Amino acid sequence: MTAKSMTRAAFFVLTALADQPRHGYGILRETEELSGGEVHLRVGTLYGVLDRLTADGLIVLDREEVQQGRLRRYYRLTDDGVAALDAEAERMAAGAGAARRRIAEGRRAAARPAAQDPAGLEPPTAPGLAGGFA
Amino acid sequence: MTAKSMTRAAFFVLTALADQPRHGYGILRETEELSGGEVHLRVGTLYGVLDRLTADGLIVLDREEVQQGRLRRYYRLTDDGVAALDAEAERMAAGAGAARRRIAEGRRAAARPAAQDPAGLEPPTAPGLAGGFA
DNA sequence: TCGATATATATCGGCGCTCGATATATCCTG
DNA sequence: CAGGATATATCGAGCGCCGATATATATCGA
Repeated sequence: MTAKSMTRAAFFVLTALADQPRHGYGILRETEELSGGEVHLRVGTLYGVLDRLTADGLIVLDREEVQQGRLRRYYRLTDDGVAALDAEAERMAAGAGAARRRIAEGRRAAARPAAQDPAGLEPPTAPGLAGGFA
Repeated sequence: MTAKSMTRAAFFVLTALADQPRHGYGILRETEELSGGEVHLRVGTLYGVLDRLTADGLIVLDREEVQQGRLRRYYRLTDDGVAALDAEAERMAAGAGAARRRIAEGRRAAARPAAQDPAGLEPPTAPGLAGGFA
């Protein structure tokens, strides 16, 4: 829809991998912790995402370790992955900004109908000016 | 996944309606224009989203007009819709910020001369500082 | 005047993605 | 020794988005 924007799950996985390589289960925990429990990636979602991101060249298998009898498969971002995540972050920030500006616009419009706004209730909140989503 | 976050299409529709009531086709054009052509909501997506948002109480039918023989069905945000959009904007801004901070962290780590710290499993967990996604 | 394009609504099948359940295996704690 | 955390992986169900399709009017250029 947005030309080429990733799914939310993919975004969270890339974000979890942005600072250092991690293995699947580690991505799950990191995402949860990082978001204060807000975001909870499901196991059933993770591995499909990992495969897709690998196929798309946004992540690569970094190494495999065996810790205490358990296999750990570490992934890391590729340069394309970093670029994709960065681009997505920009789209999100732009979208959030656009939404907020328009909400403020709507509030101003709703306050307008009556004569003049009684000072003190709704601060002008500054003009939206430029910038759509992008 | 994120407790309760809306789909992208829903977000764009709510954003298009945030400043004033619009009709379906108007939402399509507004979204496209507002984003500089980046976002292109599809007709096949729109009406389903409109129905879902109405069912969820985030938008309501504002009025119906007949302009030059063509029916126009205008929708507007409810208070819940404004709140939901605002909350989503905050999640997006927070997510974008988190992603960017982590990318910067990864760059710093990569630039650091390999002092190699095999350490083991739990990376210092370090500062993290403020803010995850929320 | 005819065809293409824009406006404006709506539906439907296909498909991709997420979820929940399920499976397997090891280690730690009570 | 049972239960939970760690760690991987798969699969069916269901939902949401896309593209195609349908219907109807107005406008503009050939």
